[in-house]
Amino acid sequence: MEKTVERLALYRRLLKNQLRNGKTYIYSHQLAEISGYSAAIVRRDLMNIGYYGTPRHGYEIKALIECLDVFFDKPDVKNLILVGAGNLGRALIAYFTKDKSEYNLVAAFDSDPLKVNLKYNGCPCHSLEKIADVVADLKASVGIITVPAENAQSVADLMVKNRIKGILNFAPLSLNVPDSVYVENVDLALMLEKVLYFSVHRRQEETGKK
Amino acid sequence: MEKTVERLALYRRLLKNQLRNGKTYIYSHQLAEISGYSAAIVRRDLMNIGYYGTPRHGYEIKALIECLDVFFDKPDVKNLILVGAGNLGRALIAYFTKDKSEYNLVAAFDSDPLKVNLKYNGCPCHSLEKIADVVADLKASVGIITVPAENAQSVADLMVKNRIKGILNFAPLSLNVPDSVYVENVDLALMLEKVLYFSVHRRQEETGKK
DNA sequence: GCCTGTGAAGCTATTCACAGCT
DNA sequence: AGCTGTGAATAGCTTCACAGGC
Repeated sequence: MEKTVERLALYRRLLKNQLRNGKTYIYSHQLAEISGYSAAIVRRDLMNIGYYGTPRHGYEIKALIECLDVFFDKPDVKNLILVGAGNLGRALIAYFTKDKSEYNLVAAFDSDPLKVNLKYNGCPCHSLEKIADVVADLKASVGIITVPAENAQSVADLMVKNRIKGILNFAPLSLNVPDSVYVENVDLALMLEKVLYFSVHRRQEETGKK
Repeated sequence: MEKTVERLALYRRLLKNQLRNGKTYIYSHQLAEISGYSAAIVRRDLMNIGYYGTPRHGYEIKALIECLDVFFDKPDVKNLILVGAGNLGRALIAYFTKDKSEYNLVAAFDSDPLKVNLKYNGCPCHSLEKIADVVADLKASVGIITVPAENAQSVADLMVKNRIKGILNFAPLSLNVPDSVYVENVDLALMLEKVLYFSVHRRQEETGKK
């Protein structure tokens, strides 16, 4: 189901674009085309969330988006915090607050006193000591970690202690958290290594011992 | 094999740390512990690249690193370029050039004339028109795309035309490139959506209709 | 004819579990 | 006793291929 969730989020974004462009119906093979996946998997994904199209017109875009919104708990608002206002952290603040972003990045934190009390793209930066108060006040439930590896585990511990339920972690190490907290790691160096590797060793070449 | 490659890159990094800390041998369950994977998968991954340990001491760290270096074509140097020196692009330049980075980010490109001819962390920023010359001169083979979605496909086309063989794409769309070019997508908004989702719907809860 | 929904098949990835070594 | 290497089992994901509907 994990992969399915990733794709559904993508479908939703693409469908909103289509709607904006005036389309009202879409076939699985069209959604496949723009998403880069196969038509079969598109159909199965939609089947999994219980949305049904018709052979005549395919899927009704508006209704499907609503269905996806429900799947992603649309009426709920989940507030986000970010810890580590370095280069990457500030870039992410910009990314997640830009124009009509639907994300609620409500606060950033950094240990550097020079950054504290500044605002980045309208997002206030606090001292790390304030995390308990701010998280409780703003009812944040998801955190983004962009601190150096050395500090990441202690930041994660702080987040867990303050009832953060999901973490997007950019620090290059594996965090230790209770099972009830979901962690998604984004290890930029590893992704680059992977590209470097596959830029030479194309996927499943027929030559070679296996 | 794809997942295996990702883990191997991680093992290599972790093993280098261990070596720096004076360790010389490591057991599969120890590498599992620090990497966050299972001992069984660590053993199978190492088996896949043909490195063999001994029941007595486990794996010899130094020799294993060398083996991994060969696997990742160590003697070769692959030069990188980055297109799109916005917030995220500049953060990545900083990330991939910092301290003793083993990556060779040799040039950045941007269409904004104000950025052209600047240097970011020592990395020169060129006008996009120069891409053919610079890529040929510096023999870059992998590119990072951090431009807005609207421009990403044309940047990818340019890269392909200039014999780039691997792309790390941060633009939120699926790029159209020939099969011979490897693309890894990093869609930050989707990763965040995933965390938002799983922060509420924990993975395989026993409740629910299925 | 061209679409959807879906059982069944096919692949890939992971874990189990244990023989064999030291 | 405690480790590795690995066949076999399991789980998870994707594609095939086709019945059924308009």
